[in-house]
Amino acid sequence: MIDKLRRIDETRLEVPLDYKKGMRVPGIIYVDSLLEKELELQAVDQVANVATLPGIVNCSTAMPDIHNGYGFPIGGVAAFDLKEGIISPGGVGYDINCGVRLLRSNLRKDEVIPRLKDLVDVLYREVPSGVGSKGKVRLGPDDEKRILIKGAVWALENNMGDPSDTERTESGGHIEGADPSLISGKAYERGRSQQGTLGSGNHFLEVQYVDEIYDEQAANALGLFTNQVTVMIHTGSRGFGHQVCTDFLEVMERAAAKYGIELYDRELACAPFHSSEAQDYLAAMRAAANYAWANRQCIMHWTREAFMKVFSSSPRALGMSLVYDVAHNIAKIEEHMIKGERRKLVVHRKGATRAFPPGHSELPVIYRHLGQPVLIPGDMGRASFVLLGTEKAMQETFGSTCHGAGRVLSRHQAIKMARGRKIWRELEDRGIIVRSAGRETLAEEMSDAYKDISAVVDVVHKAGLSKKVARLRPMGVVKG
DNA sequence: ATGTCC
Repeated sequence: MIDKLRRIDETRLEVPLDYKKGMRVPGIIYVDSLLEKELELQAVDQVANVATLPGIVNCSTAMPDIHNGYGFPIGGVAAFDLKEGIISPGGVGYDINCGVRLLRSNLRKDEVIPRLKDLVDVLYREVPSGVGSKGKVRLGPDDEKRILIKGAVWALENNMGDPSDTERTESGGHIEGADPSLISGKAYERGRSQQGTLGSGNHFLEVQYVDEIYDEQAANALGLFTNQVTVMIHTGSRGFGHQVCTDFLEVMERAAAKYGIELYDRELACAPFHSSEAQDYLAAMRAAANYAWANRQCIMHWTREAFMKVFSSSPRALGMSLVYDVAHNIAKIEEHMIKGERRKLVVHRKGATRAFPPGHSELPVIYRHLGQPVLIPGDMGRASFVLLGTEKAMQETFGSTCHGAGRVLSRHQAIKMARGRKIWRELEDRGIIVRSAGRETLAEEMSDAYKDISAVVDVVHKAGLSKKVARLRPMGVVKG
């Protein structure tokens, strides 16, 4: 029960070893007393369940945007030893490499407001969205395989961006070790028509403006200034990644039994890191991650084209360069210091953002002195945030921080609460123009359905897991 | 999140 939790300090709650039988390490949930009230019992239970898995290192961690997920909580971070540990699709999630990218511009808010409706219309037309939406990219079988290996670099080779984009993308926009031969026919089929599509649910493309800066020097280094217009793109690997996850959950359920791993919840299906099943999943997951990076790159390209049309100017003159692109649903092999010893671990981040500190060799040279840019999308009515990674995150959370607001209402509850309201109208009254493909998406995604993003970000800032740089406010939203 | 049940 929740009263078995122990408060460590203002921002941390411990799930003690005796919370549940079988826990190998404790759990740590980053919440203050306010967000603690919104903790779901089931999500806390999931933190404890993850702590029972073989080879887990330090503790089972969750961020302040924690909520129920498949097996592992969303907002969870779990790192496993490569010898004794496991790898689990539930620790990554169905939307492999769901992530966020942020584009800057030279435009000011007051220059865009008179053209905002037009801009949102053009963006809605240029970027396919909605459940099962089909892209305008026509792929042959070989193209799709190239995407799985090259990720965003494939898009550059097809004249949709330049090397400064992939330089500013986590993992350079393509992760090594993807194996297209491990992808099912079903996944290929679903992926063929969906490259370059936004999807639905909480995925979005948003025109925003910078309304508050917390760290002038850092904002300047990232190319951000007050009242500047930015664009945030939040999407993932669409039906392709979903199918990869589905395919491998089946493989992993059999593998867990085969290798004698006791599962406290069958949704924790996993396999020992060095098993062929785990290695195959990793190679397939990487292919899906690359699919997602290509997806965000295509969408960003069309975003630049849309701005070019509406403002009759070149993207270069508009200053539309990529600030950064983060993955928040992925497993990566990384080196971390554990009790004074440098160790290679497989870090699962499921609804958690990497937040590497200044000086880390995996950061692009232009940002190495700053720390990794962290992009946190909020709901469509409130705000989004830019932060930077820290040394404290490296020490406490395997270089990780939160990923978003986190739901407080289920989709069903949200639809019920929105009955009789016009969500688009409520947003328009607040100066936010919204266009959506799905009939019920706006209800599911209204502000009331989410935790307060500012409260979530304040916890990770106060805990030192990342530091606030800027707050972005929505102006125009394209929803799936 | 997801051709929201083959």
